[in-house]
Amino acid sequence: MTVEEIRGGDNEIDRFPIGMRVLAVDDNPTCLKLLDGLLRKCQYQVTTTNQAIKALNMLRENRNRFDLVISDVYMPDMDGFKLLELVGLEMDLPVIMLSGNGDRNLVMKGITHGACDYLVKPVRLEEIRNIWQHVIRRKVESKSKNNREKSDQGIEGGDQNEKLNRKRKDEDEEEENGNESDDPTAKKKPRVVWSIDLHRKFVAAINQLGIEKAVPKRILDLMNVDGLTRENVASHLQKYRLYLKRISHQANMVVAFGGNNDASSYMRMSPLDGLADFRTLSCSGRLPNATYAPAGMLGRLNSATGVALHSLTAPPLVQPNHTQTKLQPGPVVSSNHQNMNLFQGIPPFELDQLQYSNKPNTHLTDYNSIEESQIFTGTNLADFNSINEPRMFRGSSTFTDPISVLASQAGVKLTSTGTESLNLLSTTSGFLDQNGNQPPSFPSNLLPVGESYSYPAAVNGGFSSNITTTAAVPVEAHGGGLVGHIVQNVNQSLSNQKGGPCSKQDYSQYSQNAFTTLASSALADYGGSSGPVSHSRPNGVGSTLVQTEHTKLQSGFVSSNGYGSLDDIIPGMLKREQNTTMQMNGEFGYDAYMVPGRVYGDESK
DNA sequence: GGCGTAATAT
DNA sequence: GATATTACGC
Repeated sequence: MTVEEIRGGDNEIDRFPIGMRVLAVDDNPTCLKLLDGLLRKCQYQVTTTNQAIKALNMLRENRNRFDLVISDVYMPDMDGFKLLELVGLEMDLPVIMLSGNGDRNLVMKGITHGACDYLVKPVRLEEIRNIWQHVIRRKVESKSKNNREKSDQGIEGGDQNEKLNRKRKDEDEEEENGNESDDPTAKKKPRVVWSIDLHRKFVAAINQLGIEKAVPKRILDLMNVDGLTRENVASHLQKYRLYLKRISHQANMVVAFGGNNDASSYMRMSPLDGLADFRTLSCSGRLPNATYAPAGMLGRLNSATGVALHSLTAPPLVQPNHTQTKLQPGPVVSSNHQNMNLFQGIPPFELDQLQYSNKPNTHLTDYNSIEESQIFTGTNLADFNSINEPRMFRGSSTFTDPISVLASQAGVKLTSTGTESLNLLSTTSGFLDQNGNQPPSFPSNLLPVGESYSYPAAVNGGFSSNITTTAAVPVEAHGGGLVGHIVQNVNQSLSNQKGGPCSKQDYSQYSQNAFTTLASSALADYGGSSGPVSHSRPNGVGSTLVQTEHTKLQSGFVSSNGYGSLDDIIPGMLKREQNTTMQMNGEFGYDAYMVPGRVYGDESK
């Protein structure tokens, strides 16, 4: 690594870390001032903001503007860990977390969520003096990672396909013993493993193209992955669309039958049976939620979020240099430490719930069979089809987020009485004012690589007052952005396509009210109940987690996951459907919007 | 040829 | 059972 690489050839590199560009984020003006002072003492070039969202916007405006981010953990507008997550996801900047709470578990969570350091207030000058090393370290790691990727070649081989290869090898051996006429098999095209990276590229390509223009060939071109064929992409796209369809459907289901302010109505619901199988949906199976999705809604969505929605087609920030990428055959996980980087798109799990697994990665494309250990080791990570699997994020959602705040504000009881909760509660009004009256503009670069339909950004989409017809305002303000975004995305994607009456129009119909659904359900999750609601679980999973996760609400973390997107958030939401665990937020940060409980009247199945 | 869908193979 | 691949009609 050359010095130029550290700072992109900046002349001041010689004096590094002097002049290192630090973005300091803390809602507490006093703390911020102190921090600013310390940073300046170290001759860093400091930019401060008391709002995480502002920080995020600054970072998104120019990802090269800062070398390092140092952020408080608890902030009213956006949890510091959500910021951490997004930064890690979108710009790969080192982030140092700051907190007055030096509890071991919190520190652990901070680090496992991608923070390169966790400083306990009051921060000492000596600590600040050394933070520059994280910048260097990040650069080095980034570079070595790139080198590894470049050295990996081919569509086959590596740990990802280890099972597959082994199986084939075994088969070959058997065939040698008996059947010899199996050349065709040997030549057979290897199955593509949709690894996380691959899937990210895929979604990034879709984001870049705009989902309505995202056809296999174009996606393939953008992905620029050796060995990948248009057919592969088409297949994946097919699955992806089914996934979009499903999530929008599920969201609407909830809206249709629970989309009102009566939170108790949710509580009466029995658990969803899980899968909304679109493949069995008939054209005539119109969903009774149409009244919640007036024709004008989409228009309002559009007008209210013009900028935001453009992000669907706007070039992703991180996208591509278009360097040639090869399908990754190599092991995805090499060390726990690297997990943080390699799987920044993957929900990190609390250590106490992690089962560090050393088993080799098999396929990286299966959300369906995700388990904690698998997630952390990069096993099975990208399947949209089975997003309802309750085990998917089981036991991983322990963080508070703005929704928690709002839920609290809405009179919902959280089980936690920790200081974090108190802090959150004490700051809600400011948050509401901000979002209710003057929503920040929606960053056009909302959707960078890695499918970052990140919720916090979406929060600011300005949807809030226009969309919701049923949910209480506070939650709307939050849920609207994200889900509206998703909905819009899905709608755009599917309503513009040709094809049979069944095949495409379903999407928009199902997706219209996703936002409302989620928003409402957030309330529902908490309304009138201070404890977990006990639903039966179709899959018998997760009930034991309820208490645990409730207890952990006070932790004040927002999950860090790499995807922070449709792909990430929605699965979490859907999971909650089945889990009926009343978490306010989950591994995917904002997956707590889904109503737990069966949606009655789902006659489409 | 490319797309989307459905059938088929794994 | 779920996924990727393949077939097929548009």
